[in-house]
Amino acid sequence: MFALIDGNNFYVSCERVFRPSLNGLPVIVLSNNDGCAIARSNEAKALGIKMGAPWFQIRHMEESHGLIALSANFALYGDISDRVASLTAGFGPRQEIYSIDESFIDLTGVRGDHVARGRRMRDRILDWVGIPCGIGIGQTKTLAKLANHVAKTAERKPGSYPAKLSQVCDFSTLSPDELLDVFAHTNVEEVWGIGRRIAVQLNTGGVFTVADLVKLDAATVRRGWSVVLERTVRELQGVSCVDIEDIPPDKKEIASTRSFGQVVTSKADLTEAVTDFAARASEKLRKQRGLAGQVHVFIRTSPFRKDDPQYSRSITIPLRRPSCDTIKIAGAAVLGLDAIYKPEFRYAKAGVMLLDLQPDSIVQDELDLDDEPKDAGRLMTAMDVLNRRYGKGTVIVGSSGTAGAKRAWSMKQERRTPAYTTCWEDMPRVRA
DNA sequence: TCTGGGGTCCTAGGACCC
DNA sequence: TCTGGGGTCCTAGGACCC
Repeated sequence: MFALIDGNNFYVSCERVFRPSLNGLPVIVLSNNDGCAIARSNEAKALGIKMGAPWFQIRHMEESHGLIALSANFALYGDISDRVASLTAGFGPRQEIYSIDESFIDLTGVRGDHVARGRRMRDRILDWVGIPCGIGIGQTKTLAKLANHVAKTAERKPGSYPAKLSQVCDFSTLSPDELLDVFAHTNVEEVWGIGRRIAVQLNTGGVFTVADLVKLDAATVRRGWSVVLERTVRELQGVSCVDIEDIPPDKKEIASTRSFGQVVTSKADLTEAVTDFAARASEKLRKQRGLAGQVHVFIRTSPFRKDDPQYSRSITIPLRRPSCDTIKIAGAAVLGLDAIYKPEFRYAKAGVMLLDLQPDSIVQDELDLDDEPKDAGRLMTAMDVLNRRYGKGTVIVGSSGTAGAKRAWSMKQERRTPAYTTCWEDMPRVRA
C-alpha cells in the first residue's frame, strides 16, 4: 500500500504562508523571467487560467479580475518543501521525495485506519507549516497518485466525487463497484504517465475514462503502445510494478539552462552566461560527488518570435579526463560556444549540460603528462564553502561577468517576495 | 515587447562486431 | 532472379513527469 502526499497549488500556498492576505484571491506564480504561470490558486483556476499560460496574455486580468502574479521564489519553496517532507516522513517506514511538493510513502506494515491517520497528518502539516495537502492512498503508486487527484478534485469541486473522498482518499476503502464508478468519472489523461499525446491515441481507440483503460489487456497495450503504458495499466489493475525509491539515485545528467531577460546578440554576453551556467552545473555536480566526462552547450533564438531568423545549435565537448572543476568545465563550455556562435542572430536562451557522469570515487588514474595543479580540488572546495557561508556569488569565475556590472542576460523577476526563511535580512519582523 | 527549467526512460535505427 | 545471422553499443528523438 502506498500514499502520495502533495501540497495544493504548492507555490501559491508557500506565498500565502507569509502573506495570508492572499487567501481567497486569484494568485499565480510565474516562471523565471516572469514568463508564464506555473502555479495557480483555486481562484485563479476558476478564472480559467491554464497551466503555462504566458503572462503577457493574461496580464489584463490584473485590472479586470484582481489577479495577483508573483515571481517564482524558489529559495522559499525549497525550504518549505523540506519542512513538509520532514513531517510526511512520519507517515510510514519509507519515503520517496518525488518532487518539490510530493512524497510517496510506503505504508507496508502500517496498521490502523489510514484515512484517520491521513487526516491527522494533513492537519499537522497545515498547523505546523501552513501548507494544505491532499493525500491519496492505493495499492500501487499509480493508484495512490490517482487517489490523490480524486482527493484534491473532490475538495475543489464539490459533487465531482463522493464527499468522503475529499482531502484524503483511500481507494482501498471503496467497494469494487464504488471504485469503478470513480474510474468512470475520471479521464485517462489524469493518470500518472499518460500525457497529451497518448491520451489522444487512447481516445481515438475509444478509451476515454480510467474505467475503459483498466479493462484493457496488458499484452494488447504493450503491442499497441509500449511497455511504459503496459506498466501503467497493470498498476491501475492493482499489480505494483514501481517501487518506492527511498534513496535518491545520483543524477545521470546535470543541466543549467536559462532564457534571457532580454535578447542577447554579443559573444561577450553569451560567454558570461555560459560561464555562469557551467559554474552552477559544476557546483551541483560536486554536491553529488560526481565527475563529468562531457560538457554540452547550446544556444538558440526564440521559437516564438516567428519573424526572427531561427538558429539553434549545440555541441558536446569531451573533457580530457572526467572533472568537476568549474574552471575546466567552463573552459570547455566556452570552447563549445566559440564553435557554434554566429553573430547575426538574436539569442533567447542558452544552457550547459554535464553528461557522462560518474562518482568521483572511481577515477581512472593516469600518467600525469600535463602539469596541472594538484590542489585544484581544494580550490573548488574553498569556493563552495565561501559561497555557502557568505552567500551565492561571493566567489565566481571572472568570465561570468563582474557581479557589480549589470548583466545583459540576467533574468527578469519583478515581483519576487522576500526569502523569508532562508535569508537573515528577509526574515519577517513581528512588532509587539 | 512579452512564452520556464530540470530531469528520466524507451525506442528505432545506424554502426560495428564476429 | 537469388548476397547470413545474431548480437551489442550508441545516439537522437519522442514522450512523460513536476
